Amino acid sequence: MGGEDLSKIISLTQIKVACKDCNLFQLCLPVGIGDEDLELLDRIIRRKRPVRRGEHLFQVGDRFQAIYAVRSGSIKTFAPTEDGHEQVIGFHLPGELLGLAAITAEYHPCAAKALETSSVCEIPFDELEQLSEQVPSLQHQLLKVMSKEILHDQSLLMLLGKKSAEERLAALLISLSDRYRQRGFSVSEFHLSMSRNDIGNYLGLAVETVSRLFTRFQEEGLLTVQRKHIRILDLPRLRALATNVRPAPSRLSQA
Amino acid sequence: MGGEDLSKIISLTQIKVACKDCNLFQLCLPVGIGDEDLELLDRIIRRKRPVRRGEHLFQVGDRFQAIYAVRSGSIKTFAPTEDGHEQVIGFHLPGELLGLAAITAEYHPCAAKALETSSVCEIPFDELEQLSEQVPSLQHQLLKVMSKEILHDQSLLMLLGKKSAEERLAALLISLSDRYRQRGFSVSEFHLSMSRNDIGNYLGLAVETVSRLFTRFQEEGLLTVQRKHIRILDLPRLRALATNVRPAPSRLSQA
DNA sequence: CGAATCCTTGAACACCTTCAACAGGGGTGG
DNA sequence: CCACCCCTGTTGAAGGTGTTCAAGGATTCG
Repeated sequence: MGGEDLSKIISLTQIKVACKDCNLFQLCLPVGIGDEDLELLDRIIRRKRPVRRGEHLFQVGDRFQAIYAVRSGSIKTFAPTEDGHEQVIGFHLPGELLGLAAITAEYHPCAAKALETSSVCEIPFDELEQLSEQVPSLQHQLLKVMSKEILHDQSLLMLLGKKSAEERLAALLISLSDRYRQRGFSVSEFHLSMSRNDIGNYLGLAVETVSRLFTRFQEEGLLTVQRKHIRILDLPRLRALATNVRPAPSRLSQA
Repeated sequence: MGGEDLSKIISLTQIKVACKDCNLFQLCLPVGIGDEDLELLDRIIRRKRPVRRGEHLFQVGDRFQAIYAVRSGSIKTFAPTEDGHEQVIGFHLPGELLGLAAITAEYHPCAAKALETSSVCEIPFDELEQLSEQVPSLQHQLLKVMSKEILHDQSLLMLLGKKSAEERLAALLISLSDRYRQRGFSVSEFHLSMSRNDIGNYLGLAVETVSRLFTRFQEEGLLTVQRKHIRILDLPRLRALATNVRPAPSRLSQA
């Protein structure tokens, strides 16, 4: 079944995302930063050695010193709950940032863990801040990135607050697909680096429910799934599932 | 039943919060901004006339030009869902900011509506940004405020993803209580300016469930509630309800 | 005072969870 | 190289929590 694309898909984990395809580069790109300023930004970024599956980028309570950009692989962020369990906050794909929530707190309120072998850029925050004083457009873009994070969280709020299990899983798959598209990867075929457990945790569902949904989606011809390999067959219908809210909860709420 | 406090509580909606008690003032306070810089900040802030219950501060799609700080009253922010309903994003009390999510988008992704007669400060964003170029500590504080917003949203995610109806309502009441405490108001007795509908919408619950929970909390001696007037009788137990996660979802998830 | 709206209460139902057992891979060691 | 085991994922059945539907009660405002 379409094994020809497999090499491209599998190699995704090895591909290094160039800075120009990275969200972080949007810190300068749209406002037309000069090469010298770009050079300055590039200079403060540290490129860490790859982290292996299961390794932590930072732990809860670690002192906040830097934000991170994913170059390859994938990272999950999660926070401990009062009873010793965890809540998955997000999955971070190549070109995306992590650690933004810590800026206010001086220490990290959540932990970050590699879902597979990954590489990241570490951007020391105080240096970034100093640099942004010299480069106003950088400061503006920093705010933009934070604002985008707020937007993302709020759309997730809507997901968890209003949507059914079916809609939640569909929404996650669509989100992954869209984000892969932005990075130039396949929209319809990709690797789920996170476990069913992580997915259920993230979506506020039991693992069993996630499993059953994958089975149902497959029966309905929406996708095929083999372990962690996903192939979306009917993207429009999946998207409709993800965006549509339930049949209609009685009457109109006050506008 | 302790009616002596009522005048103080009811007058809450009329009290004007001085700038020094306002979150926005934290944009300068912690880093010790000089009086002249504070003067500059104060100069760009526009104090709008009071908005009445039901009036909008801004609508979805309005061009983003300013962020707002609540001086008195309360504001709800909400976004439309695909089917014409709405999702309440947050309730904003005196001293809190709104409109931060719009920075990335150029237009407002959500609307803001007064829950009661309220007054707000309008802070033109481009002027704020320009000012923050001159005042680095202001820039830092702006990032902090955004980061705090992310933290808040993420704790809400946990609420909607993992907690039972009971825990959600308890968490909202505790959140309100804590925020009132920070502003110097009563922790145990306050006015719910939002409708049950808004509460249910915000917490991802049916109105009926919210109503039943209030009744149950009352039966259990946690609080008394009369229409919109709340009096918390057992704050520690309510807090325990809010922070504790369910009995224990089977086994430990992977740390 | 009447009407509209908001809130409450009750009963049936639906969805998702929980409990339980099994299957399938991937790694390790024989 | 195969056997075994552990972990992850799947499937089934029972149960609970919250929703939906329906109706009645309270409050506010014209």
